[in-house]
Amino acid sequence: MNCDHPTVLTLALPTPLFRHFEYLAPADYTPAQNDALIPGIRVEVPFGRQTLVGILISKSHTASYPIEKLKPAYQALDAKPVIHGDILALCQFAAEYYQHPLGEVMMAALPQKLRASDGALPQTAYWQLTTEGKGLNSENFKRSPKQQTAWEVLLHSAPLAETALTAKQVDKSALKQLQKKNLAETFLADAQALPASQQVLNETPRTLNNEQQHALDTIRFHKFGCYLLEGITGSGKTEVYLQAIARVLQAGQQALVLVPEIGLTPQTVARFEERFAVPITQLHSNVAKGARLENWHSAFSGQARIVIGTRLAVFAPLPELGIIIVDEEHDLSFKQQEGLRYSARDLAIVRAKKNNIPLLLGSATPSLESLHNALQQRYHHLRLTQRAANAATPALQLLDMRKQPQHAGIAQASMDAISATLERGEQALVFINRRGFAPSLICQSCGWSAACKYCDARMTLHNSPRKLHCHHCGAMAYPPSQCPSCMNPALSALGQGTERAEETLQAAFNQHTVIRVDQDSMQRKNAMAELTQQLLEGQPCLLVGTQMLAKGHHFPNVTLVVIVDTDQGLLSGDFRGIERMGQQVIQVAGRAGRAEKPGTVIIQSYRPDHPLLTQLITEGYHNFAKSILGERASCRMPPYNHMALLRAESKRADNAKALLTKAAQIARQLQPPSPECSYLGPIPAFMERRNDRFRYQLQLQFSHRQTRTQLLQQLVEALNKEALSKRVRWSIDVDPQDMG
DNA sequence: AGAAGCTCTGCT
DNA sequence: GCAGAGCTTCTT
Repeated sequence: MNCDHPTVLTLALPTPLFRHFEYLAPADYTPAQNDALIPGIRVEVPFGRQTLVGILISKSHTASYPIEKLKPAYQALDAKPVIHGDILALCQFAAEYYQHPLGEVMMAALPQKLRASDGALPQTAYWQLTTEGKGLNSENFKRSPKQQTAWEVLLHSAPLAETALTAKQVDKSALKQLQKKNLAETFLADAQALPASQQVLNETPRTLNNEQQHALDTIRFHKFGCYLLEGITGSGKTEVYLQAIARVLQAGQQALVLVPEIGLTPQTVARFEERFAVPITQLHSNVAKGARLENWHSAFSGQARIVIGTRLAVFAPLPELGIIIVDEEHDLSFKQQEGLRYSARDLAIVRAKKNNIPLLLGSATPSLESLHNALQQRYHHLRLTQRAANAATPALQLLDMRKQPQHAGIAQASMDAISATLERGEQALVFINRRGFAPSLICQSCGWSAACKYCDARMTLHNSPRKLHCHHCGAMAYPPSQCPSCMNPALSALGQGTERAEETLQAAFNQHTVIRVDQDSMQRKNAMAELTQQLLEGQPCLLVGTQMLAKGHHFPNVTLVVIVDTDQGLLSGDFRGIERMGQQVIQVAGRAGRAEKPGTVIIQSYRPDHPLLTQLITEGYHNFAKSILGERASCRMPPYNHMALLRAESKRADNAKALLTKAAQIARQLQPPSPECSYLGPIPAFMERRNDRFRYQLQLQFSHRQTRTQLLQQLVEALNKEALSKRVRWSIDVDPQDMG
């Protein structure tokens, strides 16, 4: 080793400090080992009193830090980079755009197992026939067809990994049998991408209608472009995805499909597996850690040709990526709500651009951001307006609640419609976006109400088991038997939740099955899958549930949908409340009448003359959304400007407020308020105290993204120098989706 | 962030 | 006199 020119490693470490750290190469490393330190590998280093795993950014012989103060790294953890190419660029973009330290972003892009020093890139087990196995002929397998298939596949190919074998319909246990008989064997090796498979399809694609064909024909492959596929429920968006993916696979490329958190049902994956003869892998938080590393690695090595996953999959390494699809692109779950607050949809756009490939955004109810881009012709706007297989569009009926006798929030007219539906032997669905029995417990004689000790919120009454529950912090309490304030023994449960609706409906339709679907009733792992199966059998029944019913699941036998509390969105303090309400109504409505039976949707409202609500019902989502865009344009709200939220919370209210006041002052100095740039705050969050902390926010709005990025960068730097910033929990939310 | 070291409380 | 909370400092 040349002591005049030691090897200096620049690392990105997972710390909240916005800078790189320099180390010497491990003291005992030979020149050959030093050469193997290549950017993108993980390196284990001492950091203060801790040991951390970082990513090697660059290697040189000079340091910006006094070289005699550099500590030697402990060891390199990889022989080849785990982060490189487009993922590195994506991480760098995200770090800058969302104001997050690069080391933390990179760690977020890696599967958890690789964030620790004991995790390593797995090697893949390859199968091949033994000499003995090669000497046999098909006669030897007369009585075991599965083993014969396995043997034939192995005989006619180079050694194959298990994922590739599964895609070729080879049975795993048959392989084990061959191994037992010493006819086949495995060996470990670095995974190799498969040669472009000739066979991509398992089944014949469906015939596309004109609109679908036009959409598919518009997509230009091997070139960057955003395509907004706006298609009503049942118009066959999935078939367009499948055929676009087929093109990409035939060109020897990989596909990435992002779906909302709860939308990733086993049915979705099964649909892809039915169509394609290539290895498909899944990446989402329900995949166990070990399996997630395996799945990540099969994408990394190029073995998996399709990756289906939730927002975290936007960072999945795909060396031959040819298309990205974001299904239900309006869905909130694409935005991470803590830590690195990224939007997987927006990062997908960045990634598609860097990779020069097409990006398909699909939704029946596109976000205003995407719709705006489409209308501005930054995106290709592809619309699917016809339902497949002659299925009728559900009829939307607005029900004026002011003139209705009602039972626990459900109008008599709704009850009659449910009754008629069940009589016809069909299924009905009642949508209430509140779990529990009632959202509050109050004393009607003195006005006391059961409030949460830790939040500015009332506790929700649950009946089975009987408890008061705070939905904001998780606190639990037993309902008092009398009013703690005036000793009145009769307390009233006010308002409607799913439990109460279930009780009321079960009493009214006691000869039918009523099933409640919410977080509480669907705790078991396969509960939803079992329910879907049960519903497919078509017995008449009544479903009562929350959001959970609105996403991803298809209930072909449901012909009536009742939406109980439509008005919540109209009253919400969030400027996106109305947009959400519209999306929710249309999404819930989409559950009805998917088959040949026409569906009806009853929308209960106390504001039936609200112009946007009536427009939604008479003209549909597209025009409704355009109207909201008009309002956003006139008051310069997103997508017509670019927002960031600086949130702060602390046990002592004045600390959080003072930090934001300071931040506002710094911001004004850096970038004086103007039509291009404005600051609002500090203002209290919608719920000022939550989980025993006081919460405030500073709203920052900009005409140009670039101005925002620059200002935020300087603001974060300045805030980190403030002593107060260490006593207050604060974070920056770029493009916030939830203003709470 | 996370660990360690320092200082200021509030007691028995 | 001292445990423990709360605050500061440091990390290459």
